[in-house]
Amino acid sequence: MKRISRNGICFISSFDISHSCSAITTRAYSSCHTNKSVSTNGLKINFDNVRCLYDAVTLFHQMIGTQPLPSVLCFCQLFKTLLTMKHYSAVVSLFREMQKLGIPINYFILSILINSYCLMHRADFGFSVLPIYLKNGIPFNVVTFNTLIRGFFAENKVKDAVDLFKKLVRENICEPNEVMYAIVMNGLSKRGHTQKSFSLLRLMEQGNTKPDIKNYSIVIDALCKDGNLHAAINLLNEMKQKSIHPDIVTYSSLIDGMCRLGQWEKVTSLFAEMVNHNIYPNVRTFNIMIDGLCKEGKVEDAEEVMKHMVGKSVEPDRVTYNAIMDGYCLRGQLDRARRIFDMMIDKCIEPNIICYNILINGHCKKKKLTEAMQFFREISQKGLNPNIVTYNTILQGMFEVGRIGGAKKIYVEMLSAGPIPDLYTYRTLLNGYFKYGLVEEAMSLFHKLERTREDIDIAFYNVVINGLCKNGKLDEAHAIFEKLSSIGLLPDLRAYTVMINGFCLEGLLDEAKDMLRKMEDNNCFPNNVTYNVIVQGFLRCNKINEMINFMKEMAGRGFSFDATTAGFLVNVIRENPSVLDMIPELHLKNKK
DNA sequence: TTAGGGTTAG
Repeated sequence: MKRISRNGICFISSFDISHSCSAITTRAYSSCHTNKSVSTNGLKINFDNVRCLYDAVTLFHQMIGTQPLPSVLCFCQLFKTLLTMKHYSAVVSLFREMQKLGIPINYFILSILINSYCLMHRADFGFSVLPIYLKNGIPFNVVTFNTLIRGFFAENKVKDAVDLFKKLVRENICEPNEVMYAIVMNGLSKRGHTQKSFSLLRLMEQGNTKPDIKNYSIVIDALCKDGNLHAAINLLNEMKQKSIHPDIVTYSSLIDGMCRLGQWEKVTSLFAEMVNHNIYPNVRTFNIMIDGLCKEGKVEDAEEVMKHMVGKSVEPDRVTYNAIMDGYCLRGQLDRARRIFDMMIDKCIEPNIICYNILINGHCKKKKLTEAMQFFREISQKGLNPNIVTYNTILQGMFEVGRIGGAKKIYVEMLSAGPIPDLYTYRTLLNGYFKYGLVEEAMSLFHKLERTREDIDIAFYNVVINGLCKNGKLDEAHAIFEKLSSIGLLPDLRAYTVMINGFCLEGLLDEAKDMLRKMEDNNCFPNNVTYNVIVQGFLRCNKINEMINFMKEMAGRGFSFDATTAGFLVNVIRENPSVLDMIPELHLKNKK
């Protein structure tokens, strides 16, 4: 959070952006824009011929060498071309050259400059473009701020994004349009703040800028992702009443929500409704269904859907094949997955990094590290780069089979040449170190990260607390647990469960029970895992009566023993068969 | 001309 403040908020508050935003008047465009080609002072420019960075830079130099200079619109077209080609740093350097030479610029070029910085994940640099507007007397445009807000979200600087939005509204710097609302709502929704996004929609309904189909669809999608299908359908009906008709995207979000809940009948009826309104599913709609089926293990059904879409002249794409491959991997059918892989290549669809990650993960889960590593090496041979997910998957796989040395080697390789480690990486490393008793290594990494990273979340601390508990360092674990609230993190269900398990492992059952009550007092309610952890604690200490009492409490809350607890119970019964008589329900089952 | 919604991997 500290870093966010440095780059964003302080900057926002220290810089006066009250230079108000004005509407851009439409003007006649020169041939430079409309035909993508222009002839100026003997220099014939055709932007369609600009195919690579070299072409663009060469053209730029030709342009600045022409007297008089080509119009600013030609420079706009060139910058747009660079942006489309994703040459963001080139946009920055050519802009600097223009500034040095005193070539006139306009709002469009500045927008592209800001967007380039944002797409390079440097929204702070994008922000520092604002004074250039002032210096050149160019009024701010709503697009300027929309781009910046989106940039902050892209870097997960939610507070900066929202603060900027609020400042614009509060100080009347810029009247937010539907797009601005959509950017803020989407940014919030994608980061778990569905309710805030929903509130903004309600705010729009009461204000001047009425929500459009995109604003509604964003909230509907967020509700569906949260599993709140009921609220999503209510909102769908609301928008229909306002004559805002759902489109393919709205329907696809709803279908996704239904698939996630396994409500296949509803999927079928919504599908029919869509087609009834002459809205036909596209490849993304089919992919959503295919993915939903695969995640439920219904890969054969997914393949049927794929055949169906082909019959409807909708061609499966890379996402389709990847989803089906993952479906087979999840079921451990690696051969099938590799078939699908070959089929994809036969169809001239080049595998991407996600495809390799799916295969690597599938093989790692089956402990087939040799094959996983073959795919890993194939990535670079295919001219692709392993990403953070690739490395994390391999790391996890290495630790899973106990190849600590291999895991460390991969980590070093990643640090020297690969992507920047994320919290997943560190969680995997710490889990691995703790699993193999390398407590000192784990703690030294933990302390280093605590000092250097500002994005450490509760899940990260849970790994450390769990690791310490499992390695007999209950006091250290408990100290960290107690420290959580002082660093602004609330213990979640997992944190409590991990701590309860720590107490149980040491036979401190009273402390475990106290913690259980404490979590409920804090409105964090135990789940099946929490109860099973406690029952295992009782069984470990042969506290059968207490275990039976707890069992009743569990049953009352609709929870039951998991496989691990059942295993424990069988062992206890083996050693002391009389226990069986104390558990009538179980006795009946075991009579078989 | 620049900014907004739905699909695949840890």
